[in-house]
Amino acid sequence: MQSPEILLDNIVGPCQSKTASKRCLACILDTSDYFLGLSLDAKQALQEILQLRHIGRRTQLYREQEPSDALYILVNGEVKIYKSLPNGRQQIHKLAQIPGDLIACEDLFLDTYNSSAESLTPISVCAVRKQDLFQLVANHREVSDTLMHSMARNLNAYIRHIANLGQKTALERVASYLVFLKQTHQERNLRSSELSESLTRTELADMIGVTQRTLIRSLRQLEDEETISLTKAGFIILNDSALEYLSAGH
Amino acid sequence: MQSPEILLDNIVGPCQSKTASKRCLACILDTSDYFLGLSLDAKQALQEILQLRHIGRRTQLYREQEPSDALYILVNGEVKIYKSLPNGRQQIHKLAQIPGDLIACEDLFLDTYNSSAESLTPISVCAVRKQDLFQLVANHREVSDTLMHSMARNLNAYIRHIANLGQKTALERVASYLVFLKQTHQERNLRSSELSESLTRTELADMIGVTQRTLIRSLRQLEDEETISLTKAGFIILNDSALEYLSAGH
DNA sequence: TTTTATCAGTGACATTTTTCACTGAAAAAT
DNA sequence: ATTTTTCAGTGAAAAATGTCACTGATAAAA
Repeated sequence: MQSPEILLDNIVGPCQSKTASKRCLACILDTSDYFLGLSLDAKQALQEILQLRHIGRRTQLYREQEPSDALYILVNGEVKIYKSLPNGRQQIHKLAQIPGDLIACEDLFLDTYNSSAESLTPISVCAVRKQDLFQLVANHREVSDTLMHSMARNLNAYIRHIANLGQKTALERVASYLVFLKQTHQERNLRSSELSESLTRTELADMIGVTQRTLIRSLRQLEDEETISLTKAGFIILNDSALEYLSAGH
Repeated sequence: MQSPEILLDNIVGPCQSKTASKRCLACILDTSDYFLGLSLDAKQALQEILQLRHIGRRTQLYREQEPSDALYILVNGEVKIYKSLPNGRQQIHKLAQIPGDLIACEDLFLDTYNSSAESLTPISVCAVRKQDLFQLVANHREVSDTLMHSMARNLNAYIRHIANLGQKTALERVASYLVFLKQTHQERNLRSSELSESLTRTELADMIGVTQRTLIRSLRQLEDEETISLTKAGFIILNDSALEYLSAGH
């Protein structure tokens, strides 16, 4: 436990409004696990090159093939990152939901974005121009440690996703997604029993690699077995251990 | 193009024997794309903490759940990295085939390995103890840049894998694997038209997320359509553009 | 407020993939 | 050199998943 370092006004608590976001940004750099390793000096330098942006729901941050010029740090809201195939299908490979999540870090060393990113809710993000970041890294080498940590975390998330897609049935994948949702819900310190869902059914299907029809069949089954309950805004987990058991893949 | 820096004897060309591996190691640090960014100083420091090991075929480097104490750099040979599920199935998520490939970098910041690794052929690898590496990074911050680069490359490979597993049919996945095999074949500067295959059919199936039965059906179909030819040791691509078209997913 | 677009969910049927038990060939071990 | 194990490949039936065209309900836009 470290005491927070004061960068701007240091307000504790979740961001509730746009005007609070600037404070919240400082708060993220101070309190997010992701930036714990940085020195005060580096945090201040980082803050100087950040550009805080507020973006409406269902807006593209960037598209596949576009020149890749920036990295984003999520401040709040949710973003899907996905790849499109020639046949028109899309594969969502990442959801950025937790403040501090890096967006587009995999494209840092590429000339063009390899994925597209779209906000699911209104979001606040910090854009960091790649050239600014590279300069920052040159002066504060510790920053690359932070980036590396974040990438390693992402690698593990991807490995889990690959194992889900490759070896699990539709029902098991749905269960795995719900367990993932529960975990990020906890990491965001949300306490309600309802897990809010920002993806449409088709998007959720595109994430777990099934069709919308199959997804709904599986959700239906989980509901019939009283493992979960579908609500207007999301899900409620009724039988946690049944869900965990299913998601493990037995 | 930089001229190679002499670390040990500087022998150009592939490693052919165990005795040549030590030279080849120096050669890898000199010529591999992966280490281009390092200063001579850092390379020498890195070399001091490397432990070159020769390991027979079908040998476990490490297992899931074991304490994660080292990172490996492939010198030559092939390694599969996979996760096991409770139901006994395994998902291969990475093949290390190209000299310089990092093995277990995703577990660098974890206490235990999250995957298992097994050699497919006799291999030479450099083991780097994590604590040695962290000390190296403390003195030579540029090393984390190199690691970060490698992780970013891995992230992109994983994203491709996820898109394959999530959105492609069995036939398209097989085609995608063959295209991948062709690419690494080229990156290894091999010139024969035959792509050698070290995975068993069941393993290949476990990699692309289908059963052995389905894999063989797909291979059969590609052979019947004269897109590829099956050989004792691997594959020959007969119709490159047909394979590319299939693998893209139309 | 009214209109329009989007979205969750469904049934019937087609297709793909898996399951399972098996064969002969090749490779590894003795 | 012989035995044992591993491996590629198969057929038939079952199960899972996908396709398609559709319905109300809900939310967004005018």
